[in-house]
Amino acid sequence: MPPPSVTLTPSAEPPAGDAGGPAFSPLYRQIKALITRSLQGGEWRPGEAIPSEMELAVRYKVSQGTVRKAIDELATDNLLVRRQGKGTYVATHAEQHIQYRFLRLAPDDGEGEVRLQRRFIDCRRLRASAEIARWLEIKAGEPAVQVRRLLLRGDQPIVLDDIWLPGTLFKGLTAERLSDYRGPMYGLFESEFGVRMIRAEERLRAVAADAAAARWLTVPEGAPLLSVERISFTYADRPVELRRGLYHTANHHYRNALS
Amino acid sequence: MPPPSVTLTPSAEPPAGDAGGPAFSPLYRQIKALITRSLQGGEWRPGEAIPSEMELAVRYKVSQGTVRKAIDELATDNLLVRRQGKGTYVATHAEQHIQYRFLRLAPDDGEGEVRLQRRFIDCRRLRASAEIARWLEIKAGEPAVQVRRLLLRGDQPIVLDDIWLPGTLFKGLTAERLSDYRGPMYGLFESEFGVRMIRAEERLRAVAADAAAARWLTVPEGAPLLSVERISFTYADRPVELRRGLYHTANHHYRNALS
DNA sequence: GAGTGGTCTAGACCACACT
DNA sequence: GTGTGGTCTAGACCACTCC
Repeated sequence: MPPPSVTLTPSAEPPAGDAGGPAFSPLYRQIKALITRSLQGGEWRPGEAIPSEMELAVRYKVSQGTVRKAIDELATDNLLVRRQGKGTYVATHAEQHIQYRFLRLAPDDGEGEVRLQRRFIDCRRLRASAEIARWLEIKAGEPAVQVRRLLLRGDQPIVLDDIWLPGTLFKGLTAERLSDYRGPMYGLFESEFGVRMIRAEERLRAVAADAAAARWLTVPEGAPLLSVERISFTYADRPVELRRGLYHTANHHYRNALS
Repeated sequence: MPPPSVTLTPSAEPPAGDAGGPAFSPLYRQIKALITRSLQGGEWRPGEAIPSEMELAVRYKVSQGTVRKAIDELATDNLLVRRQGKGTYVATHAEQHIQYRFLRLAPDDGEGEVRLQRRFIDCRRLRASAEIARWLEIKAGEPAVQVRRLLLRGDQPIVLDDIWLPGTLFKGLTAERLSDYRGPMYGLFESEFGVRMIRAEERLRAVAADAAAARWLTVPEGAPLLSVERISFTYADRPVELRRGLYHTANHHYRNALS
């Protein structure tokens, strides 16, 4: 048979004095990279179906099995969603019945479910401090957006979030658009600003409530709160959100699975 | 070709009035279950190699590809470890250069690394309270073992752990054996008691230090501490450990990846 | 060189969704 | 029925480890 058009090549030229990184990348990883590039470039939009495995196999001149393995990994990474009998779809934060994919909060009773109300406190444009800029990998002094909001269960405030975003990516973001949007905030980011959150890293610690946090969360000053710092990434591991949440964990907890 | 000896059958007889669980399980999942059963039964011990894919294919009378997919999932579940050119090995908590596979603590500076000393405070046998028994799925009043220990970085205490184990599984467990063992505690459980920890669930919250915790962790009473409740499971989702850790998070944090 | 896991292919058939 | 993803097979070759 004819050789595939995508030949097995070193994935990247290792710099001289390289410590021994992977020298080759298998075909299916190169296909994966090509599909990822199309996702990043917007060739297929969130919620849409991508071409069938057979079509992609023809397009990339490889076998269906190789495309399959590439898609397998992308599905594992939560970039694609497979639906048997229908097709493979671009994952989306909207339309997803799981309201908050990244929120690990759960009530102490009940199973996993939380129904939370949002209340936006503030949305302002400012210049990134040195620390914010470092996390977002922008320059200090560049424009940024800060959002402050509460999550409530009934009328009990549970989470106070402070969110920082690069101003250049979120130009038209206002408190009104945040309030008006139905669905998770990451769905808004995706559909209105073309920024798709892929993965995130969180750092948790226990802190004492300061005066402002105590007021918003209606707890005594000094009460223990769970601090959750999150940095979210879009394609190519580019950081696009810094978030600091203070969780009131008297009747809720942060759940995590280890394996 | 001859039909495979493991035929495609309903994975389990759905009870009458079943809500529509999966009716079939593919061949590779049945192979996976067979391999898991051998692991559980001790046919291959932690750290040992299992038979090659070809040998297993012959044994189960399926193709190598089907065995391969079963092993793929078991490797993803961290039950097996593949080593190219050598073989497939039973995962183990001992001999693993990652000292604490389940400990998500990291120093605020530096990258991921923590080098912690252990100090065992107490190891006593008692009868399970109703709550402990509920988590361990044993009967209240049945024998249990409680271990209390500190984790220190240098001479700074960071974590105070209280651990409860079913007494029937951990008969000869003493403070001496805990102190003498080199390597992670789960390695001891595995080699000395034949109990392999497969996965765990954690619940995190912020709490105020009580008098005892404050003393052990050398923090003021009422200081915020990160409470980490863990329930660990062995094969067949059987709970075999309940653990409550109090983390002093002034200079450390609990890290978590979301995707 | 022999043995192991890793990749790639090609083709057959099954399960599922839509029409 | 048609088209999609899901499973299974068989065989070839590659990359790595150890002898």
